[in-house]
Order: sequence, then C-alpha cells, then structure tokens
Amino acid sequence: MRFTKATNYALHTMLKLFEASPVKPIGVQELAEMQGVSPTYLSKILTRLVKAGMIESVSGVNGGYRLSRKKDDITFLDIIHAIEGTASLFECNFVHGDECTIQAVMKEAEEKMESHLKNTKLMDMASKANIS
Amino acid sequence: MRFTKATNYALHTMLKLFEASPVKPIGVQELAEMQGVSPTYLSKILTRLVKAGMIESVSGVNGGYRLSRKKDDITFLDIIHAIEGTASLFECNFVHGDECTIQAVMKEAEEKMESHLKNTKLMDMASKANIS
DNA sequence: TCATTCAAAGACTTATTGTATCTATAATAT
DNA sequence: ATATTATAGATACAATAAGTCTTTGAATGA
Repeated sequence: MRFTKATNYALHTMLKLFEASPVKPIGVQELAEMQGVSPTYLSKILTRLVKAGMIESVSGVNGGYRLSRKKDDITFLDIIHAIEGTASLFECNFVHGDECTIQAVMKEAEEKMESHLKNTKLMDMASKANIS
Repeated sequence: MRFTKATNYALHTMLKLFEASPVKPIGVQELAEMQGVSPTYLSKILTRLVKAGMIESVSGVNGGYRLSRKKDDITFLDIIHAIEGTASLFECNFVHGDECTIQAVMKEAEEKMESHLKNTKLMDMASKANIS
C-alpha cells in the first residue's frame, strides 16, 4: 500500500502551475521534461485534474495547462482524490453481525490523515516551494 | 493505494487470538475457515506475525497459534507494519535542491494516521469485538 | 518407534494494477 | 492551410496482490 507515482507527478505539476502565470498556460512538454516522464503519460494524469475542475487545458499553439480560478482553495486531498480515487483505504469483506470494529478503527485513522491533507493547501506551499 | 486483504486477515485473526485462551493454541484450519481463506495462505500471513514476535506457533498435534506474552501492548500499527512493511507511503523520486516540501506534507499526514493506529491496541477492541 | 497432526517454506499460478509508450484525432492560433 | 498542442484509445510491460500446491520438518500420542 503506497501512493502511486502518478500522485507524485500530479502534486509537483500542480505546485509548478500554482507558481506560474495564471494567464499563460504551460505546455505539457515542459512539465513532462521537468519531471522526466513522457508528455502523453503526464497528459493522461493531468486530464484527471481537468475533469476534477482544478486545472484547465488549452489546445493549439501556445496551449497547455493552467490553474482554474479557485486556485487558492485547492488542497492536497483534492489532488490525491482526483488521482487515487476516493475509495476507503481499508475494506472489511466479511459479513459481521453489525459494524466491523476493526474497520471503524481503520476509518478513524484514515480520517486523521485526510484531515491533514485537507487542511494543507497548495497555497501554503508556494512560498517555500522548490520544484527544480 | 489500499490496504491489502492480507492486512484484513491479519487483524481479524489477531483479534480472535486475543479473545481465545492464552494457553491452548488455535489451529490455522479453524482460523482460515472462519475467514473463508485457505489454510496455507493464512499460514503464510501468520508466519510474518510470528517473526514480528506478536504470536507464536506450536507444531504437532493440538498445535496452532496463540498470542505471545506481551499481548496487552500489541497495537494496530504493529500488525499493519508486520504485513505491509514499514516503508513510507509516499516517496518523491525527484532530485530537489534540498528537501521536498510536498513529501514533508505527505509524511506529516501519514504520521497522523500512524499515530492513531499506534494508540489503538488490540486490547481496546476486545470488549466490543465481533468477529463472526 | 511410528504414524498422525500440525506449521514452515518454497515454487509456482493467476489476476489486477501501475507505469508507461505510440498513434491517431480534435482543437486552435497564426 | 499548417504547425502546434491537448485528448483518447490501443497496446505493452512490470510489479504486486492473492492464492494454490507440494514438500519438509517438528511435535505429539499411541
């Protein structure tokens, strides 16, 4: 159980986009090269962020990606959920009489983590950011 | 990124062992049947718990598994680490100038979850347990 | 001692997911 | 129109999850 590399790419890309001009988009080529991954693969990841409404894409010459308007509210959890999905990290398959107490504990633990990720915004990173 | 089923098996087995007699071991057959999984597979999982020092195995007739002495100190995190390993959930591969601020946030989040899992002991479950 | 009962260990499947790449298509600015 | 760029789909490969089968070896009871 580990976060996927795609999440790493997504987080770093978002941070880069946050620091960049809110007007002129950045091409996926540049974003991909920066992280040592193929443009088409990164594009596929970023498309999920587009669908989640966090960024928007611009086709054609001088196209690329830029943050959407609500940039100051984007949290780590938003990004992670867009890439990894929102399913629970732990799922008890057994049929217990009532609720599974083990699952309850696991869920609480997960919520602690999510709470921290929800309280940390992209904006909080921007000052001390260091992507290169 | 999800916890494996093996972790689910391990947690439920541990809870069952906690509730059982501290003297007479329970055979893997019974433990496996209870959870609808093959004995050899469950055995493989339990061997990791043995090596982690949480339970002990008894060979031969009337053998099986039982909790080790320090049963009251066993935490959820102990069990999970024995099965899933102790590696960080998030690893930034890039070569940043200094520390990766994104990874720092992820690590903090992970620690919140682990903290909760470390503070919850098997013992805390026993009263309200419900495994069948 | 000998057969039986049990866990341990390793080799081996099979399915699923992660991690990509390549090609073709659609959109856009010049 | 044409060059440039994102999108989508097909495909490939690797790693991990999930589990079975078989052999080995230890303990016990008769």
